Amino acid sequence: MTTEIEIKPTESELEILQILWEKKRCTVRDVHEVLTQNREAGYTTTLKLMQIMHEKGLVARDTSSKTHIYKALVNQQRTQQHLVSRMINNVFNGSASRMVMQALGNHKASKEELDAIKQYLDDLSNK
Amino acid sequence: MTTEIEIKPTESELEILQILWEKKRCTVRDVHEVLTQNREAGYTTTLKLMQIMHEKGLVARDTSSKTHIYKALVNQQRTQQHLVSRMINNVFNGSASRMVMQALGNHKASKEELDAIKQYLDDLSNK
DNA sequence: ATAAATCTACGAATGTATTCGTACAATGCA
DNA sequence: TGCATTGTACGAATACATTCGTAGATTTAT
Repeated sequence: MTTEIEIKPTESELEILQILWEKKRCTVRDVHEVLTQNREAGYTTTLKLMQIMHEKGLVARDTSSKTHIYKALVNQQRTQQHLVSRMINNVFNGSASRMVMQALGNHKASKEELDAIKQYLDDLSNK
Repeated sequence: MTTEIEIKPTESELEILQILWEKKRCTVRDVHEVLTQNREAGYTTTLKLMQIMHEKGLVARDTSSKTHIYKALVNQQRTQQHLVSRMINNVFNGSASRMVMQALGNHKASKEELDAIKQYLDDLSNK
């Protein structure tokens, strides 16, 4: 039996995690700059969020120089996995396929994406 | 341009919505009974939640008799759609196909489900 | 008719997310 | 050197979700 870990980043934390997953090592300012491309936010707000994420163990930070360097501690795949599973249960009564169809019906994937998914499905079937 | 509506039920509200989507017309007790099959909750807690949902316009209620009758006001499809889209953006950087693969890789769909999805994909391609 | 059960309304406590102001230290530059 | 800039720490305000106790009305059963 594996140890149960609660992976439950808030929405703001997820925004930041996505940036950290992308860019590996970031200062608060790095993150803040990306964040404010989309929406308004004060610098100390971003700072505070990242400090809280550190308390929670979502990120690690290197404090050896004045400007701290952050990186994600939680695994991208595992986190995504966890969140998708929760949504399947919470919103789709446990039916993965229903969610998949809902996602594809709406979100207009490109032909390449659709082909990739088909390929993936074939691989799954032949295992 | 369509009117922008914020669909953002909380987790508890989603639990209740799922019950209402399933059973159409419910009393608080009906909902409460289903709810407490899984977890602990006081009756007035469920009541309060449903009252708040009413304030928010998530549900309608018939108060003509002492025991009120509730039904969902928000559409199941639309709500699911909205939540899936948000997750794709929040967690998968906007890539629907990534989420789909994550969902299928984990949540072990049955052969029937996989076939249904393939069929669905073919239909999408041929449109 | 009276007591028990069932229901709604309401307020309050608790927990957590989010936002930002202020203080103060370190750094960079004129 | 002295001032502006950039950074962290911290506390506090606000908002919202969640939980439940209590009061009072209505219904049901004895």
